[in-house]
Amino acid sequence: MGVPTVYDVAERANVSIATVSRVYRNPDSVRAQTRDRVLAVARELGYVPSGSARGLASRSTGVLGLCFPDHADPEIDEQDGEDADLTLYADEITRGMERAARRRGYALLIAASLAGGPESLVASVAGRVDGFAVLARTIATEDLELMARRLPVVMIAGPREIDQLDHVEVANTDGERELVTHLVADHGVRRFAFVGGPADSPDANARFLGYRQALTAAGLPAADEPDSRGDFTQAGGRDATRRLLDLPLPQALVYANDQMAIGGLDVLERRGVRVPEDVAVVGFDGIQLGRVVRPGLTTVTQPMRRLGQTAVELLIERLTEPAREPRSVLLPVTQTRRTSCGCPG
Amino acid sequence: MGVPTVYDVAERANVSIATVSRVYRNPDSVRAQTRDRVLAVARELGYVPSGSARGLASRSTGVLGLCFPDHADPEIDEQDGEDADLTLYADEITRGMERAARRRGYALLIAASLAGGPESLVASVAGRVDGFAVLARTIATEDLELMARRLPVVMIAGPREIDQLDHVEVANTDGERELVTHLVADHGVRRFAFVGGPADSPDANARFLGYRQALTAAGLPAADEPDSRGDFTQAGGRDATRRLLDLPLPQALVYANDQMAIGGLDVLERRGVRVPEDVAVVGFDGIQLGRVVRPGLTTVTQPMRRLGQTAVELLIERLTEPAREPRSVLLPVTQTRRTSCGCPG
DNA sequence: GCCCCTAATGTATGCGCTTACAGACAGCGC
DNA sequence: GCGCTGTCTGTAAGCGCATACATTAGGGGC
Repeated sequence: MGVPTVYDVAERANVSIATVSRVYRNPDSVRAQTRDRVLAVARELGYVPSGSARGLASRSTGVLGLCFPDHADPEIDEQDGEDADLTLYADEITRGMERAARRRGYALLIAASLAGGPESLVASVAGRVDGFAVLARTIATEDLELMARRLPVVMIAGPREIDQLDHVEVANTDGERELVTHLVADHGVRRFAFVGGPADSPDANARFLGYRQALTAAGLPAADEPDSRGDFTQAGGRDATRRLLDLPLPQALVYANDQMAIGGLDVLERRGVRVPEDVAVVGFDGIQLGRVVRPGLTTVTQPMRRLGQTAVELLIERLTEPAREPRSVLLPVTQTRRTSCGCPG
Repeated sequence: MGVPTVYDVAERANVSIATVSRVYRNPDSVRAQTRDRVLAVARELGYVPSGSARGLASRSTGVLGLCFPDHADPEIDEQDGEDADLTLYADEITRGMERAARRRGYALLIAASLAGGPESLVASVAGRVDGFAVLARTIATEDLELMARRLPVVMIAGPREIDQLDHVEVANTDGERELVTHLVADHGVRRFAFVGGPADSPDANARFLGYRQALTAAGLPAADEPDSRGDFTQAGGRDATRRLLDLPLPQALVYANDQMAIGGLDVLERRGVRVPEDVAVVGFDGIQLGRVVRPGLTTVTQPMRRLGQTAVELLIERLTEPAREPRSVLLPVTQTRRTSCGCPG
């Protein structure tokens, strides 16, 4: 005999398969004595209900999904090591979702996609879950719209490309504006440079927008484009910083994320530029490294786990009430002031 | 009409459901013209094959599972922040598994368990996947044995509790022995203190064993118990270090993991104890922080992602060849020498 | 022009479960 | 003693797909 099924358990316990099913689905509807007998047999046989059969019969899987981009080619047995910031970010969102999902009785299916082949990704996830969350720019918008007709989909981060979709993001623009305003108001900074992210990163662009708003509000000139760009990695931050050092030194370097800022700190130290005496440095994200690095990195801390948690809440809301109006949630960020901006320790 | 099924697509494309099924399962067996017609209709309807139905009919889900302990209570909306080392560790394993699984065409289902309720965990995962990996001490051994009769199970880290199970671990003992031998041979250290992990952590104990082996081999006295213990967190490392500072300072502090070592560095700096001049410090794990912290942390780098990757390989091997002898894989670790042990930058 | 073989598609069954509905049985009021 | 109620259990009908087997169409050899 292969894997035991309800039939095996039922036969052995002298009940019908319906009773076995009820023992798992609705224990109170079965007499205690019967229930115990069934459970004893199940245990003896090593019976576990088949998720597929359950899903098919009940039309719900009890699983939520998460799709995010993963630029690392899984063909390469890369050694553990330095990664783009996105990795950490995705891990935190995953953790937030997992915990929230578990609390609601759901499991979490994760699927990263290569830049190239999103086609199969959608299918492989969408067919297996009751709803899923997608990190911005993982799946083509039109595919998302298609899927959203079929099951709940929530978009995490990025702009709300599709109005009909539920959506969570953090207050990138507000956070950056407030941070830059702090530099202007409290440290008297007037000459800035901004190190942006990839041109197509909505997060990076939203932060740059906040930067410009702060400058404009302070009556300072604000460039239309970042003064330099990086790819969100420390290496990218180093390169971007070297390029900037060929120009006159501004009073503050504003990086679109922490990893690049940390790469920048490294270059500045090597070049003998003192932070924050010669130039203030700020990042964005609030990663752990920023706390440990010297000088401590002033940044905007975004609630990554809460992003995942909120995504689960939105999914479950929609599962409960499919016709509900799509919601877009904006999560607040917090300012984390350390020494790199000129604040005391 | 609700969610579209094969029947809807078949009718609309004027084919039988078998043909629709074949378009997805085995595209080459369908004439190109027919296939395109089916795919066009599927796209138009937003059809995605039901994972449950597929799983039921084909008796396999295309999903692998990962269970790990998560001591954080998901009821608490904790803010993102400092966490036990285990969090990072589990994230890395998850990522390694995800990539390896994706490459093989599998998705990854993750399920963390509370310390308390593992009963439902097993069922909720085991019923939904083709095989799964478990971090040591997540699930009671007897439950594991039960599950292993039903589907492939591989145990990650920890001792190999059950001989019949496939198993992956890193060379904790060897790595620690080599690290400590380096301190003895190359830095002339003779007086040590060891900061252990939780008494029931197999990893921490294996490392302590390596430490003792190195001392014994060098003809030095080796205590039966760690000189202090922590809970693998930075805070735990700080506390353990403060306790040790009440005693005569040894020449080297060996921490059971990096997080505690980093906490220790912090305390030592505050107390004015110079590293490595007054005392050498070494950790274990090879986390990113150790590279950034000052002085750079000498440690043993363990291949966390490869742990997950190997788990997938073992699962798939067993899926392919169910009768294969159980295997236990020991992954090598590498020495990472930075300044905290006395080595040059 | 007939037969056979292959490629393409259709038919029909079952995967293991959930659940609406039906049946059995005990306890109750009258 | 009758019917009525409520509790517990059984019967049976799918859920959406994969796949063995049957069927059909077309092509080549003779």
